[in-house]
Amino acid sequence: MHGDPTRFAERVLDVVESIPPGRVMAYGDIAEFLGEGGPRQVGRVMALWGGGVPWWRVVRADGSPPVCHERRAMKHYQSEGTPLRGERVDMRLARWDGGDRPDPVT
DNA sequence: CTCTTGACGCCGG
DNA sequence: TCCGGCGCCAAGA
Repeated sequence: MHGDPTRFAERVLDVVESIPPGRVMAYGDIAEFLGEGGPRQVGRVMALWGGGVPWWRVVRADGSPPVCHERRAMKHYQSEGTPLRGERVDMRLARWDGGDRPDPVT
């Protein structure tokens, strides 16, 4: 398939798997959390190897799901109870910081 | 080596 | 809120 995941890709996929159900992270959030790469690089990793992880929990900064996968993503959101605002995720409530806390609410 | 592309992000208008 | 433009950075042609 597309070659093997690089070390950076492995980290990205690992973070995605750590996102709890009902929560999401933006592409840029993941890059910032890892301290390397950028949103485009995270996007490329998801495009190539995102099929093996909860890819629907990775959205754009404005909460819109991955292009061309909106329908499938919405189904998961409804199933997980992810806070929605119309056709996108309500980042104010669903944004995950990447930590292990069950609830980042202060 | 240069040019284009992309599961992005931010800033105006 | 929607839309267009520009910046960013790695990979492929």
